[in-house]
Amino acid sequence: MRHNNKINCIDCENTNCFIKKHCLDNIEQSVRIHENKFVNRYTKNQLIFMEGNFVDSINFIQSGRVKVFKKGAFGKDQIIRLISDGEIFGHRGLSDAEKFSISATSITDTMICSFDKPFFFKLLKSTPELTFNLMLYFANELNHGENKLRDLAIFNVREKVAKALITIIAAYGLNKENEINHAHELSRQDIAELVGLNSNQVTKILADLKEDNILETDNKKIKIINLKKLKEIVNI
Amino acid sequence: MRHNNKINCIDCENTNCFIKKHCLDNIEQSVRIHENKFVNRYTKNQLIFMEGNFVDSINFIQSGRVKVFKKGAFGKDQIIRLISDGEIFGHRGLSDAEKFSISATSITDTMICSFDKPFFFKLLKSTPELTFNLMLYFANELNHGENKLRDLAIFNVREKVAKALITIIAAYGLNKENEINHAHELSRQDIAELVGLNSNQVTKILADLKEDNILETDNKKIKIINLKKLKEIVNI
DNA sequence: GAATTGGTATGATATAAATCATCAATAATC
DNA sequence: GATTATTGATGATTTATATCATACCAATTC
Repeated sequence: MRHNNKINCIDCENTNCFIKKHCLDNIEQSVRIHENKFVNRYTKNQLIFMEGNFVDSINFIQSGRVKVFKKGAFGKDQIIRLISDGEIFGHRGLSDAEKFSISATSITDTMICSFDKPFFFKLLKSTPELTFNLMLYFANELNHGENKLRDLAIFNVREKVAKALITIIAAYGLNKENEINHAHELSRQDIAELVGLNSNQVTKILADLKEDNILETDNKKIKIINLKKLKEIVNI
Repeated sequence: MRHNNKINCIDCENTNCFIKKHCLDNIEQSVRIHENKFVNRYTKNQLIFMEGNFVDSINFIQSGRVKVFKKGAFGKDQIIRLISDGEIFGHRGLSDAEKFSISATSITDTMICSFDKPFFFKLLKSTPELTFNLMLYFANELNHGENKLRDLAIFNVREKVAKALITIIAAYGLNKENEINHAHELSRQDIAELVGLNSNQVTKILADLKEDNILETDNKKIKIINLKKLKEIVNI
């Protein structure tokens, strides 16, 4: 992690970003944002912050991919979100929590824009549009979270694996060859941690799905043959 | 469900309510709020709204208790929240969702204050303080949701039952006899649906916990003997 | 290119969970 | 107060899941 030449938000190509969308109306504020922005670069698999750390920042992905996860008992982690360009994270720290309740690591090479909490609060107070849209965004995230909760409570192992694959596809898409995990960043263990399984179970179900001509595996590579059938497993 | 004599928010005793806390600063707005407020009374076990219904309102509990749940496959529902006085629900509908992704029913006799969505949006726009605090509230709810997700993914049946009981206690407390309040309104099935089990499993674990002197059961009544030990099961 | 490492694949086994059948207790209805 | 539903309790059985042991494969290091 090291400081880097900062891109000004105005020049940033990331149109998905909350700051870009809602905070650059007046010049004065744009300047203050640039002054208060920290930009850090992370290489693959670096820890960005850890559960228990003092909440000192709100973060946005300028480019790259990040996994947000929680530590559970017996080293059984749970991946909460897979996110990419423009998405905000660490925002649970906006509530009265003093410490991060989650950890975050980079999956690929990643650039993160951060603001310290007091500045971000000032920004929220002076930009109702930002606050409003953040509120809507959170309402939507709550929706997703509740769907996930129900799914985890009800799904069997096969359905959970299908769900995990679909989650990855929703977050990062498929490449031209219909493969997920393009750069082979996500292990069986990661897939397992998305849905509360262990890597062994994932491997076995992947073999079953291969048998059923739903996908093909070649080491870490997973090629989707029949996305429709995969989705049918989880009823979508 | 029938319309009722409306209490004016200013006279309402519910200090926990978002509207009460953030929206009554100016007289003009107070009047508009009162004019646009619908108050409905529900008796025990009535459906307030159902998953799939068109989102037409944002709701607050004036008094009473409500369970918010999602329908899953094979009639296996999942209880998302147990809430009471002052709490907001149906707010996932604030996002672009057109239809409720959850159902809500009254657990006890309950009074619900509602605003239609367009009015509530206007209220949010004209009251940044409300929007801001709602945003923080949602951030906090996201935290809770993620904890629950991890717990469901990792806990075994015994731990899940303990978790369910603690959830009920956190929501509705214990009475003087250390009994789970309103336990007679929550069935084994409800306890099961809090943590993705079936009623049979709950019954069995309750018998175990009785054996371990952690609680006593007498039909629907559940009396907590050793709360500390109960919490230890889920590591809190 | 042999050796090490980290992840993946797979069958056997042990354990946990879900289901089923039955009975008992309570609440609701007439 | 007898009858009928409903819900809770419990043991037996089936099924699903988690764990273990081992082998395999590919990438990396020496």
